[in-house]
Amino acid sequence: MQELTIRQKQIIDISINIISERGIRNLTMKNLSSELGISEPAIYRHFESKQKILIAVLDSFKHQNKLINENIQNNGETSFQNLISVIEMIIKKLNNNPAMSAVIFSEETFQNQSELSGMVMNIMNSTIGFFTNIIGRGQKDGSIRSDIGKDELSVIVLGSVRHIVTVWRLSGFKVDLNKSGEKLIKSLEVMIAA
Amino acid sequence: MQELTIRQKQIIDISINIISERGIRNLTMKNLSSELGISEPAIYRHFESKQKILIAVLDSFKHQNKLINENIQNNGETSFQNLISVIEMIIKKLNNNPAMSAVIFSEETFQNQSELSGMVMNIMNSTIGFFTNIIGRGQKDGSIRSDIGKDELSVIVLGSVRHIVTVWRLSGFKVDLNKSGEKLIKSLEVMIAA
DNA sequence: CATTAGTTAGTTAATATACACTAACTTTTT
DNA sequence: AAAAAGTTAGTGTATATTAACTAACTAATG
Repeated sequence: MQELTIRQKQIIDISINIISERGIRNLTMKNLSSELGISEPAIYRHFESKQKILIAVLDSFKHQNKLINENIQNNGETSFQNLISVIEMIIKKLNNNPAMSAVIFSEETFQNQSELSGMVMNIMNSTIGFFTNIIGRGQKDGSIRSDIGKDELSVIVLGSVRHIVTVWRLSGFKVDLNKSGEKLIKSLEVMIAA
Repeated sequence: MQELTIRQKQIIDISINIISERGIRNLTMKNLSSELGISEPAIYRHFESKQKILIAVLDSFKHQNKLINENIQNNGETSFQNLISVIEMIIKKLNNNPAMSAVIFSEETFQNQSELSGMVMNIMNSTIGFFTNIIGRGQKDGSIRSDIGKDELSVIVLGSVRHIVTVWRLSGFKVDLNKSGEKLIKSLEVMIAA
């Protein structure tokens, strides 16, 4: 990650805003320029293409993900509690950043741009890998049930989290994600504990 | 559902094909016409707009859904077995019809076209309502665990199914959906049984 | 210190391409 | 002969991007 200029950061921020509020389809150079208050071509002084802007957006998400993953591992909980904290944190993060769900959970968007869809896959994979690791540890230390494989448990956990996030997104972010998140976490706790 | 002409059915079929193989973004009048072997304007002899074509596609999915739902309810299994059958059937159906996942799981696509996004929501809601019903019955007849609400169980079941379908779709339909479906079903069986 | 050269960030106008859709005419079917 | 289903040639709109130019600031040089 190179250092970004103020203007570049601003472009990324506004892009994320547009994606959150109006969807990735409306992230056009025209809309971007009008919200920035500069002309379309001026944007090209800061990013060489629209694709590079999207890459920068994904990079920022990736970076956020990384920070969370690092944060989590170092705070002396059991792996079971650890897992719950991670889920809570992910929901919190998405709640504060709707664009992230809009970008990462709408895969269709990037179907032809292999670099972009590769990045999305990458973020998804690192997330599920992260889940699988925690669950594996929990199975070893006896805090998470072992009669179901860690991969399947990861699918179930991540899948249901993704699902409530999607419903939230489809509702135009009107549904209370924190509330449905809490309910889900309670249920998952019961189902996953050893 | 009005009666459709042969040509209209063909247009719907080819649309579904294009969506499956190249994504909904590539469902353009140009691509459609070239695969149909007729000119673009000729298509307008059969559908008054592209939107009407998409509506017809969604209608066909809705119809398929309905057929499955009806089929399922009448075959003297316990509700638990019933649920498993439904999941199996959904995975089978999607496996044979990738376009359905491409359309139904890419809600973003229709965000501005309220009629279309309404139809997608409708299909999703009827699916989850269907799950919730079966699970509710299972909790009454004692074949499904009752310590977790039926709504939460539905979210977990549907969410994890959606998740493996998404991974399958992101892989370009290369991952073996039947296989990951089987694994998931086995795990869900263990977790959901009373 | 003043001039020269270069950089940065912006402008307006234009370009190429893709899209859904239409008008007017022709062929095919009944 | 009339209706249905097709054609070619075009429209208007949107999109990302480029071209040509400018104002304001910064660094280098005589």
